[in-house]
Amino acid sequence: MTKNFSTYLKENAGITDDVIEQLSGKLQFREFQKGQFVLNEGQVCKQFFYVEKGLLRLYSIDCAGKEHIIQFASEGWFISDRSSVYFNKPSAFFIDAVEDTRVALLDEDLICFLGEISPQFRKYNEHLLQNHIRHLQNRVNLLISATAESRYLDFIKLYPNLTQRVPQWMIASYLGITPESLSRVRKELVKK
Amino acid sequence: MTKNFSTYLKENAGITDDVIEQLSGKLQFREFQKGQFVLNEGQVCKQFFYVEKGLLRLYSIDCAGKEHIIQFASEGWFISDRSSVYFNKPSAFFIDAVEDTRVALLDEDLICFLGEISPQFRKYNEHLLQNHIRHLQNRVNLLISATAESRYLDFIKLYPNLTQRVPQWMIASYLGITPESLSRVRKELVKK
DNA sequence: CGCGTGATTGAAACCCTTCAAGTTTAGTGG
DNA sequence: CCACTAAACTTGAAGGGTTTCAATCACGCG
Repeated sequence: MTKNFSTYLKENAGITDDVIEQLSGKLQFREFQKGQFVLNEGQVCKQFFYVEKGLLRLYSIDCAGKEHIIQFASEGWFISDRSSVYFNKPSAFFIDAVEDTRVALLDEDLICFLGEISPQFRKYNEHLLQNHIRHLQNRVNLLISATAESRYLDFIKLYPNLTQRVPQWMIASYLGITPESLSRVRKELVKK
Repeated sequence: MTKNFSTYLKENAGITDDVIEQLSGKLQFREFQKGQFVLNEGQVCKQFFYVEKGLLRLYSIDCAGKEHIIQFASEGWFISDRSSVYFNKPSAFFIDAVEDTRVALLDEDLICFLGEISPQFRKYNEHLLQNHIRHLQNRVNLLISATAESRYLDFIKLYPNLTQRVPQWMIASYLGITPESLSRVRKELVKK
């Protein structure tokens, strides 16, 4: 349930020990309690957050006051509002803690620095970007082509662990339906 | 209605003349007639396509045989299945020509080459990636939070020129609704 | 002119939402 | 350990928005 950032970089991005060494002094960590805000709408997002332990969510709130979840991030995942960071614009989204969470903070300076001293990191960063696009494009495709039921089946297949940890109404919010609808979708599924 | 690739690179990406010079020999062009396929499902996509003239679309076909449009690209836009290119995997999508179209072809070798000889190009490529993510994330947000009507209003605001050139049933497909529904949405809008 | 494609309209069916009520669950304090 | 409370989940009924299917209309092109 805990994934240390340094070992994550070693195992997944092939980052060498001497780079980890140089990183260790510059890396900052923070803890967020359940419900605490990590990013507020209107704020310019300055960092990426690597989740070592816990669970964060990125979401918007519409004019009727309803939340719509764009992304979850549990252990071993990054979360941020990329557009806000890259274009230095106020974010239209919120990030808060679904559980008590510990994150590693990565600001642009640090990412640039790592990119300069480590080609592996540069490559891995590119990999994360491409993966992000693949994921978003697939999600758009499902939202315009698939029923609520098949989107839900896709979700529990992709994120079996999240299905256990995230309250059902948040999954509904991620799928773009109401909690009541998801409850009925699930009821239909157990029938089969 | 025509945007030459070289002048585009100069004006938008700040690419210098000597880079354009080196590029000119390696650049390839192709023309597609209206309805002709640029990429077929199951095929590994090897290139990016810069549209100099005309209009392309990226779309999926579901199990019921219905098309769902992920992206349009008219003059001055790039289109491709990034995931297929980057991960070297068969594409789940189609690309075809909505109008007679002329494109510049960019394969990975060429992009690498340009990145090596031009920091401006590298920067611009990064810019395109980040923009792609911003756009997709915004689209996901609209699909899970907004009504068909407001998604349509967003579309005609973002792409006023496409609204004229693209048949209405394709806009419906992009919005994730049926042509009949879009017709009724538009009927309601003129009332107001 | 006749044909095919795209757009519109109507009626019925369907899915999803809304609102309201009731049930279950988890957490807290006595 | 039980009682209480709040939050989450379920269920029902009514309503709204979308889809489906079919028919009609409008337009451009051979």
